[in-house]
Amino acid sequence: MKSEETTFQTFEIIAFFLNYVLRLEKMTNHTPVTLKFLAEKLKMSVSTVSKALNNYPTINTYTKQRVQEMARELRFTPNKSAINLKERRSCIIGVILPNLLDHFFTRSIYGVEQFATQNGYNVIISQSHDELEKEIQSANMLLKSRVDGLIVAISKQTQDFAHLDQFEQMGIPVVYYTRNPSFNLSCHKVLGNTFQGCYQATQFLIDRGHQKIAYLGGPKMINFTHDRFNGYIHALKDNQLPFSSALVAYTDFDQENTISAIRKLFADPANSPTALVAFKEPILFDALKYLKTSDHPHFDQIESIGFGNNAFISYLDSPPIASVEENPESVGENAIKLLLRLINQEIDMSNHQKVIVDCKLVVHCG
Amino acid sequence: MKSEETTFQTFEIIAFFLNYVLRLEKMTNHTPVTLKFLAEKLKMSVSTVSKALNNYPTINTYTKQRVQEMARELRFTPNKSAINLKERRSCIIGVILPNLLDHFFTRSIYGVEQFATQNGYNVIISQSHDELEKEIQSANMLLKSRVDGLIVAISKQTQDFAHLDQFEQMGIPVVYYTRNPSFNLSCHKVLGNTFQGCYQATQFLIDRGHQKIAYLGGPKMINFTHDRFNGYIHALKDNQLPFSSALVAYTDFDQENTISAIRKLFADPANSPTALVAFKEPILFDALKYLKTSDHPHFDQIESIGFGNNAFISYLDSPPIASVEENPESVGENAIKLLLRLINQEIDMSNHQKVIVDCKLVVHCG
DNA sequence: CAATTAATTGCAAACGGTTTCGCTCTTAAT
DNA sequence: ATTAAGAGCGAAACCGTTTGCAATTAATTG
Repeated sequence: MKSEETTFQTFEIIAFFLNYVLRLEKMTNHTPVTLKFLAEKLKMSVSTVSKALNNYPTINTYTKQRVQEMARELRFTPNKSAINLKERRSCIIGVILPNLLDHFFTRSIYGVEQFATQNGYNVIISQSHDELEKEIQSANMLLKSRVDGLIVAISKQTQDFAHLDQFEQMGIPVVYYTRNPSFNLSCHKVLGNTFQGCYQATQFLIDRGHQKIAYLGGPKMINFTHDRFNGYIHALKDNQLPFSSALVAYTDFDQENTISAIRKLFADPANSPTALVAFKEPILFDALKYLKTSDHPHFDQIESIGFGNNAFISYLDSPPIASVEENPESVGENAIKLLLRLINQEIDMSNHQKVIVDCKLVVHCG
Repeated sequence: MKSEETTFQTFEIIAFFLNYVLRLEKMTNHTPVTLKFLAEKLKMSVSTVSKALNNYPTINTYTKQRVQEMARELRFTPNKSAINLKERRSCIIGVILPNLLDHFFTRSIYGVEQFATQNGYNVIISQSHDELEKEIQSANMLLKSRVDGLIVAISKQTQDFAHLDQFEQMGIPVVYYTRNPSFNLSCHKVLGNTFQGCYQATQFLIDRGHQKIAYLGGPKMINFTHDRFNGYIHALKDNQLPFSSALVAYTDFDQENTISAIRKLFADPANSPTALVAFKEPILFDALKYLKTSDHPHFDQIESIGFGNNAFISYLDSPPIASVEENPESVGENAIKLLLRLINQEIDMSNHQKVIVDCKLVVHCG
């Protein structure tokens, strides 16, 4: 009886000290917890420990238990760099986009992030601020980081693609989204159906009785500026409405340029538009603000629609009558899904894909 | 004479073929360009190639030239995983924040990104969407990626910090910014001077003759809600204005709650506030919108100030009279700078630092 | 009891770099 | 002529993990 007790006590004391040592080792974390470290503790080989943690069938169940317990105890975390080196990949997806202050891109990131992390990838976002120089820097940085794939919305300055072509030359798939190389330069792309969005917006205004609908376009460098214009044109045509170049003007994201575009559109008081379709909501807001202050005679009768469906609209006193919702989350989601299939070689890189995401008209007024 | 020409031609032909072979090798990129590959091409040892590329003084200038030229030719890019493994680091900074749709955080990223990339670090951003569960997931993901440092703005649900303490236990420095563990829980932090910001806002309204100034606070879970309240209180006190609990209400980011908070503040028509200081602009916008639709008798005389200085303010018809600019870029910049110093062991991790970034009152009305 | 088979475990190479150390070969100094 | 110094290069270890194969032991079979 007594000896049993003693044995038990001894056991407890040993357990206590073992725990103590373990805790000390946790605290003085100068020796990182590696497989080798675990192996020495357990008096096993590194390979056994590795296999036990990865649940190899050839490893004894009891051994697995011991190893896994110790790993948990010492908070073992496998070194990603080592695994990446071995597996010849980085588990990183690079994203280059113009600006996170633009809610379209911020929302698109949501879709990207979700599916990336679900599949064990990390996402590095890099903003070009619509400058080619920064875009090149970002691209080079991501190339050095050896991303497994790239998702990119090009800057409005980008015309040469050498910095992005590098990736494909190294076998790294690239998916362009939203903003992409114009014309028929072949690449993988995911686009909003900006034609359909603009067509619907114009149709909506026509249905409300408008005859003179102006189109305020964005930077001509951005490819889909023209698609939107085409949507506008086709809607007019399908409704037998005349097209007038006086009703079309272009601007960029600069307020000054928007104002002069609006001045042009409303230059002829006898023939001024009663409705407006705008490339992007911030531009539309600048336009409406200017129109209001410039005391346009029928300002309150002008109905407008922009792309974006910004949450801020509900705070405006004279809000656009509707918005074109571009479903950025869905665009991002489609981009990452396509990229993952390219990475996994489910699709050949040279077999260029094109995915179109429809827009939806959201009506604001009651 | 003739022999010289022949030699020259021969040389050209060789050069041409060499180029051809090199291009072929570039195209069929099945063998990745590694140091070993370069070494074999150049008939040198791997170590010489490595040293030549890293400009070691012990390597002959001519050798360096040859190596660097070949490296450029074959587009050699050192494998980051291999370097990271050797250097025992990842060159990745993790950032956990509630939401990129909040311009404060988006702008703060700008400061972080800039200094991180300048110092050779990549940034992985992870959104918690103000949910503890997601924050824990993000933290674990970043821990697995073995980030070299962490910058975090906690979710409004976070009260337990085990998932973040892990990092420091593994020797990875953590800097809390903006939102941080309340009370005197010791950690590295970079904060906006939210007390001063709120004090100035209140003082500004007092200077404009307001006597009954309401304070619309944010979620009580967010630590600096109280700092702002104190700024408000102190401004009142310093101007010998009475404090009334009827003039204080709290909400979160939910519109419904904001409306009921506003109802409470303006419940007594005889004693309703003439000015309003709000925790954050989106909340203020909700409040103003409700006040306007609820036909408050002196709506147009109510002057208000919120935190944020949102760019959209210029589009509002009845904008706040001023904004508290929180300088998010500067907050982000200070956070990454502190983190880098911790990573470089210029500051001991146990020597907890606190950095305060002042706010600035921006007046909107003419 | 020897021989075969099955169950575990360990060895060692590989991933792609960096870096220490030592070796060879000049060249200058003694 | 001998030695010392120094320039230039290469061998090898190392970072942490995975994995094919060999080695060991135990169990089963003829």
